[in-house]
Amino acid sequence: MYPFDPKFQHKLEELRQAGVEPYPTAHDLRVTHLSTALHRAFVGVDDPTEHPRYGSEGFDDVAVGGRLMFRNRMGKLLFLRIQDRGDPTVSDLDAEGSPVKRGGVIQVMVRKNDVGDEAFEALKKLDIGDFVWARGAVVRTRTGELTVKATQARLASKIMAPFPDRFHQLTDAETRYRQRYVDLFINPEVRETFRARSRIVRAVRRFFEDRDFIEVETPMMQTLPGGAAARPFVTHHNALGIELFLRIAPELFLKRLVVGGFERVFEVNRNFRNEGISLKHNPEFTMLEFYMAWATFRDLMDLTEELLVELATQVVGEDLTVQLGAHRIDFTPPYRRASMGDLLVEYAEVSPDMLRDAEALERHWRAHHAVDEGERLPSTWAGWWEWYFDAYVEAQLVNPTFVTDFPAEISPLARRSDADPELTDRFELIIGTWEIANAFTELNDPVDQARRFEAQVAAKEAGDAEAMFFDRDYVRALTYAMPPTAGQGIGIDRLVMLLTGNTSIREVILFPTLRPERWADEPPSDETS
RNA sequence: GGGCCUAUAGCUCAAUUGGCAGAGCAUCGGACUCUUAAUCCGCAGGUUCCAGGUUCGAUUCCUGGUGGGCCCA
Repeated sequence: MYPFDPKFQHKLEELRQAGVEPYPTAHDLRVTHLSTALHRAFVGVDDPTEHPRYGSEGFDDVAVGGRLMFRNRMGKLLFLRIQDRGDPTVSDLDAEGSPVKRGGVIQVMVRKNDVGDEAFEALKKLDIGDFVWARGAVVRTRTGELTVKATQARLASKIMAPFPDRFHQLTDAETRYRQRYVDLFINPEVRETFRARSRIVRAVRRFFEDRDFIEVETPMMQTLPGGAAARPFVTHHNALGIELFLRIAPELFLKRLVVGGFERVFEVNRNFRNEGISLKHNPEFTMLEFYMAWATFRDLMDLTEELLVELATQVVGEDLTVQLGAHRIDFTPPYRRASMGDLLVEYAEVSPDMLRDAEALERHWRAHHAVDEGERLPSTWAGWWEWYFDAYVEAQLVNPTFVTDFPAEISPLARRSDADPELTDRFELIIGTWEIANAFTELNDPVDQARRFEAQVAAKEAGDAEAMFFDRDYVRALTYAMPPTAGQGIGIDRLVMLLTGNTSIREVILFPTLRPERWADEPPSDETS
């Protein structure tokens, strides 16, 4: 049962008594033009009716439909402004010839004489938020706004909820996320963000398809979660009677496909990580992963530059710069490439001779940081690199920077560097102080991979909840030989944040994870945790 | 996990030292045939997040809880 608003229930009864169906079929409500198409046709044209294409292209009789966003009611004259899916960035010219954003919205003028008394009285009762359909001629009003002068108009779908204050918009973040459907029709910039997201994902697909990659879908429910260092969500399959994990990464399955001969694959899909929620973390998030045989991590740096230029051009244009909070980010390549060790020396006041010395790194850390009793400090130099990197380096990297040569110990799926087997052929791409991408030349030596899994299992037994499981079938796959391959993951949500200038991940995920809502007519939950 | 802030009409927000719960918009009724947050007249609208406490009296002060936001780890 739903606690309907009695006020609106009453309105529906009145409508039906007056013979107005509040939820008609679209069969008789055909829409011929989008708001934006009308604006585009007559930008800067003073009198549309005088324009050569007016009659020939049917602008003397168009039909439009959309949500009623604005209304002026006079005695025998009615102005309605309806919003449809049209591109909101399209502009018309005002009386002075300066552009006014009018896309996505078209005005409808209804005169009592034109539509008849009965229809007019029904239209006067429309509520802001109703869907309205109208048919008539395209004209300009005395004030110059492009308008459909209705010969017919009617309610197309009745709103049964109060419409948010249209002057103050909708600013409460919780309501915006819980009722995204309202956020979307109220706030044009929110629509723009998600349209941009759609363009980005489409451009990603096109980019890889153009380069002969095939898109695949690998299991999101896995019996053994792998491919990343993270805690998984657990669920249960009744018929099989087994635990299943929501995937934390598709990596190990995608590489199985490379073994199988799909030498260029990509997947854009959801990962799930059972961690805290923050400005940069949502429990489910979208990841692009791609694998390319006969390539190294260095090839992927070049490819990534190409990709980001393509995506930035789609969203911000040729300028390739984005304002993100206090930072201005420039996506113009080439991007800086620097090894993790060098960056630690540069930003973390660590001398080069300390880099492989865990004790020296710990002493240096303790000299500059308060360490709590019982705090678990790293025991190896590789572990310390992560700490120092997070504490000193990441926040300094604003423009895109490839950080290379990660320690093998913290890169259990990456190929060791030929020059230094304690390091790997790996990079992370940092942009705007955020980790955006992670890539490496893949470890395809099954024996080394087995050893690395063993080290992970040992770490797990020592209490590292994020350490990996030993995936025997994955090692078995490698025993069938995987060609030399490089692979990369790119966090799509964070990339969308960067390109649209949003500093919260919730602004780029349509329905971010929230606590369940407590409804006013429900008793408070008795859960006490 | 810690700190700070916050919750009042459908929406956005007020409420003096602790003293009758208020405004704009939306809703409802009325006037108005070119409006642009239309204008004008009128009506109605409240468990002040929840549970306790202090007090003659609590939206206000105190304690606890819940939701949300910001910052930190």
